Parts: sequence; C-alpha cells; structure tokens
Amino acid sequence: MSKEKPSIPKGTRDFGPAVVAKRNYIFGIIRRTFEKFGYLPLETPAMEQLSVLTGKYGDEGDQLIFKILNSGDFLAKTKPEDVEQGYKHLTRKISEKALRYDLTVPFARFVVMNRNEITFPFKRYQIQPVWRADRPQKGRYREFYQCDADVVGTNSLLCEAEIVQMINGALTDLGLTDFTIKINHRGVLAGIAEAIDEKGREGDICVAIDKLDKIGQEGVRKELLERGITVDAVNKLEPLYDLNGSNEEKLAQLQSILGNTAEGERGLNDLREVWAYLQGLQSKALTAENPSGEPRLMLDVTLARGLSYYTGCIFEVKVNNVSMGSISGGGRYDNLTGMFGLPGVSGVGFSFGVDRIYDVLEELQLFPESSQQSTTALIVQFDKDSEMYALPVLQQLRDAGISAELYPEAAKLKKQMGYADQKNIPYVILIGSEEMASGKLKLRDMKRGEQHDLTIEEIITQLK
RNA sequence: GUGGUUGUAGCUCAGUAGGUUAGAGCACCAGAUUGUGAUUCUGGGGGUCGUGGGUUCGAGCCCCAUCUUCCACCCCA
Repeated sequence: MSKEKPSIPKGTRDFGPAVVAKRNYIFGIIRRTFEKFGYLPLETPAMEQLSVLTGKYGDEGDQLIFKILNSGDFLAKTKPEDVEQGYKHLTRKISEKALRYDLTVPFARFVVMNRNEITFPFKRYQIQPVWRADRPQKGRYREFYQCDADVVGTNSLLCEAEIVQMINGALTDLGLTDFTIKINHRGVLAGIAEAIDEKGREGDICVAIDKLDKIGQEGVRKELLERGITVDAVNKLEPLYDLNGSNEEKLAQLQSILGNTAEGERGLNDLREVWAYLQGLQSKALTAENPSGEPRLMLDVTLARGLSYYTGCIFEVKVNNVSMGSISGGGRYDNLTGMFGLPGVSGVGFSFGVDRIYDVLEELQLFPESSQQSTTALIVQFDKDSEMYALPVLQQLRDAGISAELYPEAAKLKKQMGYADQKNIPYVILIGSEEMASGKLKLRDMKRGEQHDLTIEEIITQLK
C-alpha cells in the first residue's frame, strides 16, 4: 500500500460546490446573452486530430498545444533516426491527437465537415474547456473555459457591431461598470506598415506597439529598432500613439495618414460601417463612459492580438483598475475554413474568459447573494415521528418547485441549524410534537432570525 | 521555453546562529444550553515541516533533484 499524496496537474483546478454555483451564474448570463442574439449551442470533442490544430496559431501557439501520446506501443512505428531528426519530427510519429487549444478552430472544422447540412449564415456558441501548455500565472491556467460565439458565412459588419453589443450587454449584466472594449482592424495595421514604408512588417510592429502601456514610448522605440524597423519609419509611426479626441476624430486622422493604402482604406471603411451599425442599434457601448471619463468603446491602433488567423476587425476587452489581462477577445477571420478545403467562408467571433471574469467579480465583490445559495428550505426533525410527518411535507415543497431537504437524522438542533447556516439555506422548517399536534409548522427566516407558525400551504405560498 | 519566487495543522502564518516531545489565530469536534445557527465560556482532536536524496553526532532551518505557487519575459482567456 503506497500512501502517496494525491495532487492535480499544474495549472488545473477543482471547483467546489460554492465555486461551481458562482461559475454557473456567469455561464448563465453569457448563455442568455448569446441566445438573445440568435446563437445556438455546439459542443465538440476535447481532443482533435493534431493536424487540425497545428499551424493555426502561429509558431508560439503550436508550442503550447497539449499533444496526446498514441496509446499502446507508441514507439512501434518509429526508427532510431526519427529521434535524431529532433522532437518536432518525432512528435508527428508518436502523437496523432491533441487537446483543443481554442474553440474557433474546432468550430471551423465542424463547419467544413457539415457544410451541406448547415444553413448559412451559421451562428453558434460554445462553452467548453480548452487547454494550453502555458506556464501558469494568476488568471492564466492550463485548463480554462472559453465561451465563444461565432458566425460564419457572411461578410456583414452587422456581426461585428452585434459582438460589441453582446460584450457590453453581458458584462453590464454581470455588474461591471468600468471596462474598455478596444477595437482595431488588421487592415489598419497593414496600412500603417505600408504608410511608414515597412510594408509587410506589421507583425513585428504590432508585437512592439502592443506593449506601449507597459514599457512606454521609449521602450517601444527600442524594440522596434531591434526588430529591424528603420529610424525613419519609427519616426513616422510615433505620432500615431497619441491620436486624441473622439473615435470619429481618430478615424479622420487615420484617413489622412492611411487613405491611399488599399489595406488601410479597407480597414477604415469597415470600422466606419461598424460604427454606423452601432448607431442604428442605439448601442449603449457607443454612448457609455467609464468613471475615468473615457469612452467605453475605443478605437485603439495599438491593439494587435497574436492569433494569426485574424484578417479584419479585432476586439479585446479589459476591465479597468484590476490586475488582470483581457477577459474577452476576438475578431474576423476570412480564411479559416479555407485551410480545411472550404474557401470563401468568412467568419467572425469572440470569446469570454470565464476564469478571469470569475477572478474579477470576486475581486470587485460583484457576485450577488442569490448566486451562492443552494437549498431554499431545510426541514429539521426531532425524532422518528417527526421524520415520518416531515416526509409528505418535503414532497409537497418539491412538487411546488421549492428546493428542499430534510436533515437525514435527528441530530441535535444546534447541529441541524448549523448545517443550514453553513449551507446558506435561508429558511428552516421545524417539525416537533407541538407542530404535529397543531398542524402549524414553524418557519424560521435564518437571515432575520424571525419565526412564525404557518400551515404548509402558507409556507409554500411564502417561499414560492 | 528563459530568469526568479513560494511550499510548516482544513485556512492564514510564527519558528530565533541547525540542538530534546514543532507553535498561534481562525476553522473543526465535544460540553456549558435535553426544541433553535452566525456572539460568549470551557475542553479536545489534528502536522512523517511539498516529495526524494545528501551533508551532519543531530536538519523545518544547509546542499542537490523534483513537484507546486506566484512574478517578470514570451505569449495570451
């Protein structure tokens, strides 16, 4: 008998009852938001073929995919020279499956496989865990849940506008008041690169610019030069950092800088159209201001996002004044299904990071009390007679749709009351000899500490 | 993946220059209170000091490895 201490892998967590209750509260609000906008649920397997996932997230992403070792004698088909050719070569020989890295690529795979059954535009949402072999930190786990909503089969920028609406709606319903929805466009980034005579280098430029609020303008300048961007280009780039004024004014300023680049023009037109849709939708995201006075929806040319499949608008959401990375992000991808042999299907989607939202709500104490209670009423018993008397009462409560339980033994009152207190049960019903004789049960409101003698019918009415 | 950091009772932490039976608060259990919880009083249980090696007469404390935590890069939900 080995008595090893049990443990769970790095970056994974157990969720106890109280935590699950709060997580379900978040899932519920997100699910309702998605459904309000016409998205329907989809679920896909935890594991995908490795070939489906590789190459979709850039080199960095490929490194972070959890591979599953082939079962059985996984070395059967390998030869000594496979080892000599390095781990990447060997990986393909001993691993054919991998845990999904996000929900967007499996969705694209699903669309391609079911292209003949699907009616386009196809709107789906998906709430499932994903896995990344990242090094864990606060708010960064190796297993975490994403809540994705994507639509494929339409180029309409109404989808982008509705994504802004969904983000604003869900986060507002969760009680958040100080958050920023950043929006940008890959075309704008490409146009900027072209306008400063560094066409095609937007990748390097983005990685550097993205750190602006972290390392400052000087730090970014240094990094850009290290990445081989010319001094000339950096000088042209820097005025873009502090575009000021309203979003409309920013668009106008960008127009004069990028107007004559094809990509830049495409990006600006898309963004203007998104704004027009939002105005039509009377978007609260468009008019809302954060406590700081900044607009909630912000055009941010420094927003980059690493996932390599994005081609159009990109989004990212940051809760202000908490130490937490982005809690939501997404964008448009024009050719994801093309990689699986179905070209010409444009898609756009975004994702909420529930685990981070959870940590933020916890920090800001925004979980409502109702998300933390389990049972509505506990029946306390005193002896065998009262237990038997309580059984039909218990059933009547449940038939009336009230979640109820009977303490399963005639333990001391203190213990039974303590149980209710611990479990955050708001009402206790006491059934003893007096109550059985009179037919009036004692209903105790645990929060107020008051109790009244009531018939079972009266109790049901009150608790319903 | 690179460089750091953390790990002592269920939880939050003490633990002095390596020296007998490792402590506190909270939580838990029992009693004060044989029909009433979150307050009060009394008593009680619980730790092979993350794990595995090593140095030493002797290690919670020193060394190595490993796992874990958190942080900065990288990247990202």
